[in-house]
Amino acid sequence: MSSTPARYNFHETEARWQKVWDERQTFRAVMDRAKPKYYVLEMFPYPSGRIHMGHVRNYTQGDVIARYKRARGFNVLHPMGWDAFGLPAENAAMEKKVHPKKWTYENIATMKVQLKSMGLSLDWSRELATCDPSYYRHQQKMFLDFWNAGLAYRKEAWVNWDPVDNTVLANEQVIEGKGWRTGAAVERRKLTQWNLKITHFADEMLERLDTLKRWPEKVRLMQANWIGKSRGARVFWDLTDASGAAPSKNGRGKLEIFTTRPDTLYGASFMALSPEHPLTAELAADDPGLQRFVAECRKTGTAAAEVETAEKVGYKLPLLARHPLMPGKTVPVYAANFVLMEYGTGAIFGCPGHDERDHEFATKYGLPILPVVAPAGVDTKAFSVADAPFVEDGVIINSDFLNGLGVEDAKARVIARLEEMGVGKGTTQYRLRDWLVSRQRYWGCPIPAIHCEKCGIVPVPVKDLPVKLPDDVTFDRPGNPLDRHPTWKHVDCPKCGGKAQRETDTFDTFIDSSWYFDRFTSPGLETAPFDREENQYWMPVDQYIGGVEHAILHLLYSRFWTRAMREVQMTSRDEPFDGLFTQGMVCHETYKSSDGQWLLPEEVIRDGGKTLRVSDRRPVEVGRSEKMSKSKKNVVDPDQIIRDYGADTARWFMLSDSPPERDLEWTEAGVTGAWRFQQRLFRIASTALEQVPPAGTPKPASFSEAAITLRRAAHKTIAGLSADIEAFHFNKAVARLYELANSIDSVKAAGDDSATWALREALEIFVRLIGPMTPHLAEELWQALGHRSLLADSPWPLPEDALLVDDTVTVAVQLNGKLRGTIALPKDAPKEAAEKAALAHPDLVRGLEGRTPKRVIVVPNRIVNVVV
RNA sequence: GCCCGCUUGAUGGAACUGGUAGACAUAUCGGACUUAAAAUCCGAAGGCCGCGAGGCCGUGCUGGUUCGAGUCCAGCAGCGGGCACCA
Repeated sequence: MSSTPARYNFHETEARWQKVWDERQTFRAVMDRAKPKYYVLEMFPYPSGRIHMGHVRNYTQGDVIARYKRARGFNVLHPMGWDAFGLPAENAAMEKKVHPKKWTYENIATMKVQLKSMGLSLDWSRELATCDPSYYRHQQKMFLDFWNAGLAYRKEAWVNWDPVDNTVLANEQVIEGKGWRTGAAVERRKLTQWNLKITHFADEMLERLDTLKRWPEKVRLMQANWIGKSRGARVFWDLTDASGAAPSKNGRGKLEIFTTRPDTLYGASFMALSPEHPLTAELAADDPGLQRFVAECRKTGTAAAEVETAEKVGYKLPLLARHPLMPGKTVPVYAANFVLMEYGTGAIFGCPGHDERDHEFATKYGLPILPVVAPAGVDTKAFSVADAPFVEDGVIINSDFLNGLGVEDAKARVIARLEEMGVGKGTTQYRLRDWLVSRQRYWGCPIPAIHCEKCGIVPVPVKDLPVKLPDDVTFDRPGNPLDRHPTWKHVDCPKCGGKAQRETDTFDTFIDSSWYFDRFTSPGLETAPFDREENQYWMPVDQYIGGVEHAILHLLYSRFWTRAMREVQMTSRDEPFDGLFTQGMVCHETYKSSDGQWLLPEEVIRDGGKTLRVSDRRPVEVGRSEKMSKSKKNVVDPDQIIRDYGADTARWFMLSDSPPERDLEWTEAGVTGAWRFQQRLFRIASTALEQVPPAGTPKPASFSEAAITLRRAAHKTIAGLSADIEAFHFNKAVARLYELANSIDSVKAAGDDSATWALREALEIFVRLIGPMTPHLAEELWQALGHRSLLADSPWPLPEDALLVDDTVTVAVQLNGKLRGTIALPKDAPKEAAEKAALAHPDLVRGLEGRTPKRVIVVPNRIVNVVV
């Protein structure tokens, strides 16, 4: 009768094994000092509603590593949680009239079911949500500790303000100068806000980047640029008012500037203050023209396009600055729109000869342009910088004691002189700014502080933690519901007992994600964020995996938080993540109907060479492949894929073809290809199982040629695949498995006992090797092979060294570097033998046309190159 | 503007420290099975020339180093990413 093997029923199989792993708590992690630990972590998701393909890719990669390391004998920690605070929950509250808490927890429930359907080897007993008071109470406590240690402070600063939502926005929430949610032009506002002193660790965080050997070079570079270290000098200039009178009242006497080019001080022709500089503000008090100028500057957005096109404008102040190195010389002082208050001292000296911006400004206001650096070898008298500034290295001119020096030498000399004279000093300046963490938002962790009219700002006593978010809030109006809550913010001052008010701002949600990996080491612990011993055992994270979009924000903040914890003696660790891998995005073609509507992939059908809309059969415009996004509708739902093809297929496809750090193009053809392979594997295994000897059959004394060939293939695959997984070359690992499957499928073992034994061996190896990638199918076949233990609990196979090398090798024969043919030689054949065999190759002889070889190069086991 | 990365068949991509370019997969084409289709199995395939044996060309472009270059060096182009009035 029909011997057609049964089809692999992934629905039933996947559910069954997930249940077994769950019931046996296979992936539960327990501290065990006898075993080496391995902490695998993927960036935890924001519970937006449903998982997307980016999650599937991320968690599949992490799961391969986790399952592989487990099989290699490591005690693996692989936890999952929820980055549960954030704006979308409040938006949902406003739009759908659902409470943020309800919305968030419902999303978590949905997404947890989805993640479970992927068959991930997660320890769910450690699950956490950052919006849970049992989590954020520790965060509040740590904040108080940091505050005590001087790492948290309140500061008045210029911030981005969304006038419609009435909240501060982070820089990354300002797109093209507009609030990302409201589209309203962002204003600059001066507000007193909470900051964390990340700049305290700027230098250390920069230096330690070099030691993060298992981080992508790209990410380290981005962080280095973000921290932005520059060497330079601070220079103090005496100010006089226009009458030339002596330095005046109110600290107007001195102006401190920062420059990276102190070597060009002799080329100074003006000074420029930020419109937000305190001195500007002071002078504006009785100068309506200056007030108008400052207000005008504030209106200009910070978006790149605006900044580029914005003209440089200045407002001349009634001040002169005395050159610190040139007695008697004074230069005019301006307020100028291109000077940033946040960098350096908020004031600069202008050297139009050697700076693009200064040049533009000086040209506009008719200020002198004096060259002080000339290109080497140019006639200095004829050298001019009228049209464009000269910004490269050269020789110093017109600069007294600096003349003739190179730029770097001149910098050192002038700094030494400034320091001698007490009018300046060499300094290091960082681009990095302190982390502004206040948000005028409800769905976040409350900042544990109290404002008292008498005592000022007072920390919430530790015994009163956590400061819980109230549930009874309304979202009928924009703004922060905490601020207008009838009772929540009214409290007694913990110091004087008088009437006081709670801080109604909440923390930036990036704080929540700055230490969750530490919390995973001690879930549920009430008395502290984590148990020291457990934490010391499990941390640091050995392998962290996530999107490159967090290269700066989350990864920088986490490095800071770890150092802040070290500062308050909670740990002795410097770095949280030993290894980092940044995976690429999942992309899909985009589709647009003839009337300009974006279409979902399932609304589109291919018919011959044409792409048509399913509903009306009208042609569809196919756009380039982009990151899957709801707005362009080029999304595929993981649930649907898992339902139609199974989790193993989805996982397999995610790992195939594209290197994991690169973008992956999601295609229907790719998925069906992956699906067909699962079916084929099941068929190959089922057929092979009919002819293999039972488990435990003794190894034959000798092997046939076919058996040896198969054994070699299997054992080489073990070695190669292990290396591929360690190196995150999953696409290559997949290719190797295809090759082994082809070898198994094509072997003729019938009637050859050594070959059937080798077939069982190869099959066992194969099933063990696909375990990390397609765990359900692997577990199913493992049982079919007659095992009673779980594959998930079985060790990784070890290759037999003797089978990793061939005894004959194919050596290429070249004539003048061009391939003429190949010869088969015993491995490690002597050079003379190789040369002799090559020279006898008919194609080479014909190519020689009777010429005598000038030289013969023999690369053992690889190539013989004959040169004439 | 500054910094970084990438560029290999129709397509995704392989190629260890310079040593047989195109593994593996997808799509395509041909064949088998089938009444037919799907599924499956077998086979072909970088380009050009040739009936054929075979030859020539070929890893974005132009040069260089080398017995030998996808790989190293110099210059250029295209694509992508990060930062950006940071003094």
